[in-house]
Amino acid sequence: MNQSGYITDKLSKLGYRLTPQRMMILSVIENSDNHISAEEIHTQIVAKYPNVNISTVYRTLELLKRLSLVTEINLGGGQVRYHPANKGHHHHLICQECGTIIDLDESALAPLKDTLLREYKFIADLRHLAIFGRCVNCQR
Amino acid sequence: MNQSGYITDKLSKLGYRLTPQRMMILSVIENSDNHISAEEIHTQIVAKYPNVNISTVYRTLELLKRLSLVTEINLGGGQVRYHPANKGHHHHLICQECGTIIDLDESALAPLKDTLLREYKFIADLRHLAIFGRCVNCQR
DNA sequence: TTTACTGCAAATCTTTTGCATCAAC
DNA sequence: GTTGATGCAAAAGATTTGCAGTAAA
Repeated sequence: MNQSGYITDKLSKLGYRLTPQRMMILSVIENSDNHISAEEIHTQIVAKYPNVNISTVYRTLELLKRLSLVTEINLGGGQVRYHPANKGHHHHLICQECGTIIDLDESALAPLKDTLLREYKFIADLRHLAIFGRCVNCQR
Repeated sequence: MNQSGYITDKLSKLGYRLTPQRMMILSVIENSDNHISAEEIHTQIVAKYPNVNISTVYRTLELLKRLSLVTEINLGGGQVRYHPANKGHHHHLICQECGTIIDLDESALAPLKDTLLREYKFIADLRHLAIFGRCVNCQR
């Protein structure tokens, strides 16, 4: 879970090839604290290995997505972002005015989850909820 | 062309020009039941008036967005979608298994909204929330 | 008359794809 | 040796922008 372990193992066991490019991509994703975009992954890798192509990043992300090893989220801003599926839950408050992203504690959503289960018998998957609105600074 | 919509009035009062293109765009948006994309708006208009350009649609949508007259939502699929901000609130519980969409009463979200305001000073825009999960029938 | 708005074309930006080559297994 | 993975370049799809002409107020 810390190093390029979990996802790498999974890929290997499923018979996918462990190329250097893939391992670098996995390493960047797994060591990233926030959701990260394909471009950001690529930039980090290119700093050390300039000839890794961004299409390889996209292809690897698509593979990981298909295997449910990463989660995809759209936080606005024209880019899709990725996150290891086995890492902790991330909730975000996104300011529609200035783009600030505020991390939201999971406890804030617990009551909602309970309500949905109780009143709608619906098991909500609240792992990557993005709530849009307006932050303190952007309220006139 | 009939121009007695809420958004039209608002634009007019704010001093923006009511061009035929704008009115057609507004008409399509206001008469749409679902969230609609820029391309869909354009397609509908072009059927009658072939020389309306899609960049005009985008520019109008940006204006309406800036004035909080339409809400933007990303439902995946590479396109951003739009919806009149003053139309009824849309909350949905979407089952990831069978695709069932359950309408969610607004009251279920009120406590969350309060919490966000109180603890994060964040004014949440919960008009078009989509919560993914698993419905009654798909729980085993 | 004034200048905000439009159409057009070209530019951007993100993501995907075809294809020949290469390397993990 | 197979064949899946990569690099490259080009394509695709959505959205934005520069500019000159047009029309709403």
